[in-house]
Amino acid sequence: MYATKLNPSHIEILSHTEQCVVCGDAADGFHYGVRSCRGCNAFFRRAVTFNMSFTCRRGGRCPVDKNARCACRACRLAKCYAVGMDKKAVQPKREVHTSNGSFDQNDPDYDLRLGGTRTSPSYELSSDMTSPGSAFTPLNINLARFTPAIPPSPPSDSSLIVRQVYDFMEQKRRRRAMLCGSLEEILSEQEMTLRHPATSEDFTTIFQAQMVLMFEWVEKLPEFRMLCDHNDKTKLLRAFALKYMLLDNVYHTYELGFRDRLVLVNNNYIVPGVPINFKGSDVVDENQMRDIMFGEPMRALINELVLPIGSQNMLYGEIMTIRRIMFWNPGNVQLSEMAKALSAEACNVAMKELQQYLISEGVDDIEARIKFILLLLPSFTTHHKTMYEIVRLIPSFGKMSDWNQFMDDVLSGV
Amino acid sequence: MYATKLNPSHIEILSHTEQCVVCGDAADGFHYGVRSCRGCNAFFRRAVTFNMSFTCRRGGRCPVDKNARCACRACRLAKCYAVGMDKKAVQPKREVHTSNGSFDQNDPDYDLRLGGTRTSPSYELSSDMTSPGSAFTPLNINLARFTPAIPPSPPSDSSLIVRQVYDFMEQKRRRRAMLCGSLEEILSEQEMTLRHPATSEDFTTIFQAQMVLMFEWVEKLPEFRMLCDHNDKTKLLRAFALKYMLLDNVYHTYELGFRDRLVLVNNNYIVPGVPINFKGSDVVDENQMRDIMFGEPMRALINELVLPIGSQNMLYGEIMTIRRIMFWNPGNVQLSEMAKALSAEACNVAMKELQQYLISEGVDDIEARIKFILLLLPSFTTHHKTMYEIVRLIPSFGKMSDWNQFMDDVLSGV
DNA sequence: TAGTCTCGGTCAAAGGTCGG
DNA sequence: ACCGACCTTTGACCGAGACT
Repeated sequence: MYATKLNPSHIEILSHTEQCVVCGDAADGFHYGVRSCRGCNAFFRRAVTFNMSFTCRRGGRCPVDKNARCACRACRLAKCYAVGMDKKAVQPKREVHTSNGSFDQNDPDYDLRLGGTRTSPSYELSSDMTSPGSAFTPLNINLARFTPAIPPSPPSDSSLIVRQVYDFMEQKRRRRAMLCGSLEEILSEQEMTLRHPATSEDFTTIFQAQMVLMFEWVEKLPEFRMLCDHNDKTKLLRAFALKYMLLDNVYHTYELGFRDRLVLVNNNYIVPGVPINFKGSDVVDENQMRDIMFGEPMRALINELVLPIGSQNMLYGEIMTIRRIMFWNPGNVQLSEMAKALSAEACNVAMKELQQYLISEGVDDIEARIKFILLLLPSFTTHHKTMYEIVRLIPSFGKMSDWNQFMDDVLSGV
Repeated sequence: MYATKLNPSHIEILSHTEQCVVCGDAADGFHYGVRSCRGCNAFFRRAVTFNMSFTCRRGGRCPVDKNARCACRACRLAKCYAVGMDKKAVQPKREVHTSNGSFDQNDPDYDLRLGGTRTSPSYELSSDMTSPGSAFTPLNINLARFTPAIPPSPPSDSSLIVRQVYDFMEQKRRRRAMLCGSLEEILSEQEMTLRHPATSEDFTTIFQAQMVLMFEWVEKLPEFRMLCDHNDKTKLLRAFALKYMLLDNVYHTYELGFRDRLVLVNNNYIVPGVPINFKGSDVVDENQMRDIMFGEPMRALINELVLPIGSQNMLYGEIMTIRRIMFWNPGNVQLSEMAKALSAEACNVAMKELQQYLISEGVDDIEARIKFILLLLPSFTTHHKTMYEIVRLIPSFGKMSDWNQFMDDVLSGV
């Protein structure tokens, strides 16, 4: 190979000339660490980005010079490496850049064009219409005044907690739609009523929907968006997933007014002491499942979460704060320094906002209220383990891949 | 704002994290108000000085880290703003450095430059802050200013079509999340790639997700909210459901660049002439299913929808208009008088807005464009029948209750 | 005065494009 | 289908000016 024959000092000398050290053509600067020509530059980049590999048909000693460089790609690439071209200097793919297509252009007037006609000019047009639609003119006027944003968004400069309260109502609507089995059900505007005793399948169903909602929620957290490390994000989310599910279901139970059972967000329910028959269900160990879902763990969960919350008039903003605090306190999870700093800061902000929120809601005795909320947190951590024990026994729950890793991270928060 | 009460020690921790808060690379000091690396510094400066604006091709959630920061400029710039980089801290153009020392007096910024030494105006803000840790004051301010809505919402007074374009990007994100099987998949921000040949189960899966999204979409139509009669709503929605599904899947195929197949929104695909084995699948009549899914009907669907749309550069606004027109033209459905009037009006408005939209997008030959779109409509009606024939053969599709009534209404539009 | 910090500008070297 | 001339974007580096 060339690499064994080329002395590094030779490359250095060669590099000081104006010649490509790969093929001897006129060089055009340094590329990937060595002085080289445009052709060899592009050739090396393509070979690396597309992860190409070639085989020489003539024993790997083909000459690589200005004229013959295209004769054997294997030897050309080998020489690129031999003279020291650095594979690591090839960067990850960038954005594609097409000349056509009006949606991805850098046209500085693009925003202007969109924003320039912002007072819904379409309706002004319809007034000078002489079309058959004239019979609908009154309707037309009404429509023009119509503001379709329902329910109204909060002012965009409001604090995160206010936006989260708004988003939570939105999430509940969406959750309901996702858990409906049919169009008819979505359309029927009334709240679904209590349905059946819950089975193990319900956990799979609601978790699937809640994962999506959790993801949408978490993406709206400013501090989460500031995380750079993908690992941090994954770990935080895994550790949080079952806590999110627990809080959501507990609060749903509270909202429906039940205190003796856990009503899942799809309105199927679990009453401790009233086990269902798991026949035909997809569970690893029926007895164990019965012990957890209908025995002491569930009874304790209801006593320590559903009852306390039920005894207070919990506000949406308080629930959202509990979510935030739980998310940013993943337990025994290894995070980067940056993530640690961000989560500490996020908790801080969440608590400050809670205080402001309680003041603005006119709550008396704010200190006691905050203490109450903080005291709930350990209970969530404890009973989150009950969730874990349940889903662990549902094989179909493991359809969500990386099951083992997921469970490890879930556990780290237990 | 609340953020002004941030505990300084946390900010200090954050600031001593020697990472760029945009991409996580090694930071090099504060730039435009946040700790950032050289690259993000230069990138932000260029973007602001040249007044660039980008549009993400993937819905505005691309990862922005050390390795991927160049992959999507829209998301990189969005994150720059998100973490608080201050546009106003970018100074006006300085004198251009030329070798002969002269500069261009025709430069529009020439007067401005002579006008005075306006040095970093953003720091005027920090002057009235008497807090400790003055070096970290900018970060403090920026957290307070943080607006988590990314991509930014359109102005609330914009026309329906503009809002729908924004919502569509949001819907695509949500659709993706709903079709992901695991947290990991949702988190991996890259676009899913082509997966397997589609089976009948895929139709059940994607329809379930699309029903929810369709419902959310339709609820944002002002005219739909004005409907009083519940029957009208149900009929319109039933007649529309499969058309919505068809359009969405056809457009998804177009966006991925395929012309020889239908790529479903979960990225499983159907190639005419390349049938799969339905063994073990839940189909009424395997042969009939094969004939439809891989035979002439699918081939015709691709020829008459995927190819024409593929031949044009279809804009989001155009797709949204097709949706609206299809929704308000349910075919042979008995509606109340009010609903008839509303749907006529809704079509009217949709067409007017389309015209305005095409003007604002700078499309040439708008008449031809509109004609093209209108000519697509009958094809959608025709091939919507293909969808019907397929789902009719999938018993599990009928889990959505009121199956017979649903199918009747679906058929009325065929 | 010397040191430091963050501006803007510069240009070698990345990446992408597209006719041959 | 590959090549490579050509173009755009990136980011390491530098000097300027303000502040300490």
